[in-house]
Amino acid sequence: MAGIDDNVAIIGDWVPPSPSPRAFFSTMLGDNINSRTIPESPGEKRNEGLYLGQPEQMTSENADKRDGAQTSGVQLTELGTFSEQKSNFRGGLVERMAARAGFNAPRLNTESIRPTESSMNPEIRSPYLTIPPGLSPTTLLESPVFLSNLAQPSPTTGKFSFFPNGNIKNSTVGSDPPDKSKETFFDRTDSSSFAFKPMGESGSSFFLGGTSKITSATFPQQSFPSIDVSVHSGNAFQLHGVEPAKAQFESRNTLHFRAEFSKLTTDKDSGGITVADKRIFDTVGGRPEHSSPLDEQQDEDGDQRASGESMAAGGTPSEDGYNWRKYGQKQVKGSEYPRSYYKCTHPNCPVKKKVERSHEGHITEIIYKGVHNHLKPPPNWRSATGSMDTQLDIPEQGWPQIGAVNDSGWAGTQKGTAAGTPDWRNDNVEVTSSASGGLGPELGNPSSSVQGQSRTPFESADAVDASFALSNDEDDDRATHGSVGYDDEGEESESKRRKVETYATEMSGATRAIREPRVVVQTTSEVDILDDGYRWRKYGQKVVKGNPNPRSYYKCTSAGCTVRKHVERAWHDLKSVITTYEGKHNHDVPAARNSNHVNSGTSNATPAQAGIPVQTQVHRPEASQVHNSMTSRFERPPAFGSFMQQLGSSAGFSFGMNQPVFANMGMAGLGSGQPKMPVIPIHPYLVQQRAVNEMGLMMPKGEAKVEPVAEANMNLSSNNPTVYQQIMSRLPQL
DNA sequence: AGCCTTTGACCAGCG
DNA sequence: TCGCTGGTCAAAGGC
Repeated sequence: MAGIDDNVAIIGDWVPPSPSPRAFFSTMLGDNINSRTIPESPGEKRNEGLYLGQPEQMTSENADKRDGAQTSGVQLTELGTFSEQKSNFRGGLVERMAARAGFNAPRLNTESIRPTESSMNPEIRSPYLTIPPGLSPTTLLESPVFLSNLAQPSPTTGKFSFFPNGNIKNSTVGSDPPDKSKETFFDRTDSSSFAFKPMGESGSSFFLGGTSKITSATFPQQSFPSIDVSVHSGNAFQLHGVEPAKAQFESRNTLHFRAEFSKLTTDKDSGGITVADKRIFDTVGGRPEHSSPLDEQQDEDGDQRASGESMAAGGTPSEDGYNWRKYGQKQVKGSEYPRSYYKCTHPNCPVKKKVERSHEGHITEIIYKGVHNHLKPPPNWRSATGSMDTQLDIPEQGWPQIGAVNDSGWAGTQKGTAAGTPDWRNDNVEVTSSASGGLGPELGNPSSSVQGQSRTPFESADAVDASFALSNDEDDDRATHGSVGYDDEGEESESKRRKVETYATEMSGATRAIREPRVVVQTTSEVDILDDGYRWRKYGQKVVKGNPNPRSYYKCTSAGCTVRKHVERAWHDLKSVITTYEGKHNHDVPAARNSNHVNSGTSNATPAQAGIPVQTQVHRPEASQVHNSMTSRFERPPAFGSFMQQLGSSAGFSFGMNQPVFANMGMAGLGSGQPKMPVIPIHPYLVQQRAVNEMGLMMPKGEAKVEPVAEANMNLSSNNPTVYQQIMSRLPQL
C-alpha cells in the first residue's frame, strides 16, 4: 500500500488526521500512488487540479479562470506528491509529528500544492460546502457523496435529504491535463458505476470536487468522492476531499457548508475528466446553481441565485427546514464577502447561522451555531429539501449529540474499530469515544478535574491528544493555545497540562469578576463538549488573536444557571478543542439527556475501555462544580444514540451508523500498525460532520491539505449496493 | 399587523 | 485607554 510514511506525514501535517490521499487511492486503485510522480512545477495548473476544492475555484467566477472543461485525475495522482510538497510548507510541525510518530514524514509543500489563485492567497478562505437552494446543509452532507452520511441527519434538520436534482457520479476536479496515472485512475473509474440518483432529478449529475467541491469519483468497487466541506458545528469541520487544501475541523457549534457540485464527463481523449457541469449549492437558496464554466452561461444562474438569495434573505424557510431572521450583516475583515447573521425565528431557539455570500449570490460559507430546541416548522413552510423533523429537534429526547456515538450511529463505527478492524478510526476514536464514553467516567468525577487526552495519529501510541482539562486558573488564552499545540513534543503532555491549568477564559466582565469555577476541557478530538448534556445559548463569538479559529461563547440556557463556557480550537492543534466552563451549578443535565445515555454501549466504557487511549489529568476539583454533575455532562448525550437509531430505522437502513466505513474501505496505508487517524467527535450537529470525519477529510481551515476523496462514503455505495439502494429509495424526494 | 431586511450604532474581547 | 474587530441590537422601512 501506499507508504505509511507518506500517510503519516500527511496526517501529521494535517492536524486532523485523515487517511492520506495516497494511501487511500493506492488502496482503492490497487496501485501504489507513491510510485506515481508528477512533474511538479509550482504555479502550474496541475496544482489547481489538486486544489479543486479551493473555495475560489469552486465559485463560478473562479471556474472561469480555470480550464474547467478538463479535469483529470491529477489530483489523485498528485496526491502521491503531496507529502513532498507539503512538508515544505509546514515541515517543522510535520517533522516533529513524524518524529513523534516514529516515522519519517515526507515533506509537503502545501503552498505549491495550493491552487494558484486562491490557495496562495491567505485571504482566501477555503471553500466550504455550498449548498444550493433547495438543498439543506443536511442534504449536502447526506448526499451520495457522503454515503456514510446517508444515515445521518442534517445538522439542522436531522433529516436525510438529497440533492434536489442531479446524480452524483464519478467526478474529478481540476483543470489539469490528465496524465497517465490520471488516465488510469479514471479509466478504471466507471462514470456510471457510481450513479447517485436522488429522487429529484436524474438529468444532471453532481460532483463534489476537491477543495471546494465534493467529488465523487467512481471506482471499480468503490467510489471516492472528494469532499470539500467546511463545517463548523458543535464540531465544525472542513473537509477538503481531493483537495489537499483544507479541511477544517473546528469544534464548535457551527457548521460551514460550502460545496460545489460539478458534473463531470470522462474525456478519454484527454485522459481526463471534463467538467460538464458544476453546481454550487446554496444552503440558503433553494436550488442549485450552475456555476460550471460550461453551464454557467446557459443556466439561469443569475435567476437562481437571486432566488436563492431572496429565499435566504427573505427569511423563508431554508432547506434546513427552519425559519431564519436576519438580524445583521457585516463585512468581516478577511472575508471577501459580507456576512449575514441569522437567527432561528423560533422562540427561545438559540440557533444562529452566519452566511457569507459572494457578490454573485453564491453562498460561500454557512456557519451554524447552536442546536434547535424545537421542532421544525410545518412542512409547508419548508423547502422541498425534505428534512426530517422530530428526530433532530429533540429538545426533550435530546438532539443528536456526540455522546451517542456508540450507538447505531457512529458508535457503530467505533465499535467496528474496537473490534480490531484495521480501521484507523478505531484507534483514534479518542474524541468520539472519550466524548461518548470515555469522558463520562473520567470527567464524570466531580471531585476531580480531569484532563483526558486521546491519542492522535501523530502522537506516539502512548501519547494522547485529546485532552480534557479542568482548570480554575485564570490566565490568558494564549497559554491554552500553546498547551494545545504540538509545539513541545516530549514535554507536550506536561506542558499542556500546565498551560491548561493556567488557561484563562475571557468571559464577560461580569463573569470574570465573579471568578466562578472554571473548567477547561480540551479535546483533541473534535468534540467540544458542546453537547455536554446541557443546553447552551451562544451569545458571542470572536476570533481571538493568535488563533484563526473563532471562539464561541455559550451560556447555559437553564433558568438561573450562570454557567458559561466558551469553545475554541487551538490554531496549532486543530484537533484540539478547548472548552472552558465557568460558573456554578444549580441544576442537573436536562432530563432528556440524562436519561437514556446514548453511550450505553461502548460509550459507557471509559475511553480506555473503548480502546481509546485517554490520559487524564486532574486539574481542578472545581470542575465538578460546574453544573451538578460533570458525569452526565461529559457523558454522551443519550440523544445521539437514540437519534442514530431513529435515523437508521426511519431511513430503513441501519448499516451506515455502525458500519466501519474505513475498515471496509480498507484505508490504504492505514494498517493496524499504522498511525491512526483521529476520529472526529460527533457534535450536536455533527452527525454529518461525523461523516466527514470518517472520510478523513477534516482539516484545519486555512491549512493546505492533501486529502483523498471521501472514501468512506464511496465505499459504502459500492460495497453495499443494496443498502445504498435502500437508502436512496428511502430518501425523501425533493 | 406581523415578520423580515437593512443598516448604523453599540458592546465586548483583544492587543 | 484606545483602536480594531466581530457580533448583536434596534430603529426604520418594506413586503
